[in-house]
Amino acid sequence: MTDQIRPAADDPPGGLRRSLADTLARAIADDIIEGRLLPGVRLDEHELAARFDVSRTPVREALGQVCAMGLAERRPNRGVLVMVMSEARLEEMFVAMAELEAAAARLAALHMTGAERRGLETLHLDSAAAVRAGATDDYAAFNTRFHQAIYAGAHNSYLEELVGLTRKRLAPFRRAQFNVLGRLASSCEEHDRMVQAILRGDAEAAAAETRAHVLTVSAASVAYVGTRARSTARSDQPV
Amino acid sequence: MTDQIRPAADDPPGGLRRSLADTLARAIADDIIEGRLLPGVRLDEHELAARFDVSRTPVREALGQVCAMGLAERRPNRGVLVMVMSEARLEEMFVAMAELEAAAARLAALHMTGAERRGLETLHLDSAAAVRAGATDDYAAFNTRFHQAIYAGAHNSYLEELVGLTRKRLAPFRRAQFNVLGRLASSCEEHDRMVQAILRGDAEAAAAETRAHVLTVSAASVAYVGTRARSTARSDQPV
DNA sequence: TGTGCATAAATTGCATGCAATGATTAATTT
DNA sequence: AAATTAATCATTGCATGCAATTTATGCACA
Repeated sequence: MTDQIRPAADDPPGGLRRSLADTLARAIADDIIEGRLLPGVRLDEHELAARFDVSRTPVREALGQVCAMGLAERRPNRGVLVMVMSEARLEEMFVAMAELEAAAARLAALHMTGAERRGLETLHLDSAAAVRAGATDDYAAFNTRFHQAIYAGAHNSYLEELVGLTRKRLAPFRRAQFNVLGRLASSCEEHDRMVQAILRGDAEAAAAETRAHVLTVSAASVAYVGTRARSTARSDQPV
Repeated sequence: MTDQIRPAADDPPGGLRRSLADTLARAIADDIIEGRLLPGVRLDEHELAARFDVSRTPVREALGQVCAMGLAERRPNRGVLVMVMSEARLEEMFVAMAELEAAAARLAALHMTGAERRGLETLHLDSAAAVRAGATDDYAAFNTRFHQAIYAGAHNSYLEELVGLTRKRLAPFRRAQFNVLGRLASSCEEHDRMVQAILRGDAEAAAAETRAHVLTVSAASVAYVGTRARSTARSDQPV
């Protein structure tokens, strides 16, 4: 079972040669983010090396990168495990996430260009229309674009990186945000208040509305993880 | 010139065996943070391996960690260079830093315990007394403890990590903050307004005062770097 | 039957070596 | 003389192998 990982086919076009270790790191990170590797699972060097048909050296380097991303951790002599987080830690990260997004909204309210403001407004209006039309499947994509528009409007790539990093780290624990019926409409209303505040340049209101919105979304995710934590707890035992 | 790096002497007591690569990473990171390795300098694998009398493998791993910390970067086939940042990038990071510290102050105003509030107050009073007494040398330490007290009061270790990470990344570019005469007294007054806001539980005021304070400090640092950038600019040329 | 020790198996971490890619320099041609 | 090409050199990246620490298992003894 050797998953083709060698970037020989699709490598030349990009111009930048992706290191084998980098490719591995991305693959493993995606597996964790997408939920194919559950928290607590051991990432065995030999197994991964055999699975991708490479030596242990690039695998080690890739695991180092994944750990640096905060998606896994090296236990002294127990190998590297997909990051397991306590409920308290999750709570902290969600609060920090809310503060980061609030800061982005604050800066966006202050620094967005006219074009960016118009873009954000139309994007929000479109998503609201989609919600009213019942196109719930599209809302996840709209939601992502909405928040990214705010990051871009903040004109602060470093803050954007911090938010992105935190989102990645939280991704394994935030599936099924919009499953709860009614959350979708509420989310749209919260977006509306955010947009209004940003458009009128009210930085503090934008921050407050955004913080409240993200914390609300987070609350649902934490509860969801709480119910699932027990079922995946077994993964720690045998693996 | 082989700097003793092998953690044989001071390793056993801690109980946790520090990996050779980890030790190297810390040493290199400290050299960058403390300014012994200037931005733009190349970190040669062979040279470091010879310097610390180890093979290239742990050096590579250490360099990977340093890059993951954002203190250096791997250029495709030009090796790893100590991070060089544009003035625009620095500006962004300082703004983000101000937002992070403001968020910490916000949370501190909301969640600090009585003991923590008293501790912050006495710490600030002591530093103010030191300033009035002319003990300017002690102020840097007081300043560090002051900000750390706020981080602790926020009760959010993840946010604290983000702030710490950002501080480390900015460290190579923020020497000599208190050289400007008069900044010391101003800083103390700004701290005073922060403390007052936190103590009375005014989250928004605490955030605003902290943001203003950090931005003021940052402005001085950016200006300083601006003057120094030209002298080190030569390192960018041959790259 | 339970505990303690010893041995064996496995896993991690470091060293060495080789191959391939990119950069630099020199040489040749126009 | 300048530009282009070729060749050498340096550096990175991956593979293999070994040593050391750790953990698990089995056996002996109390």
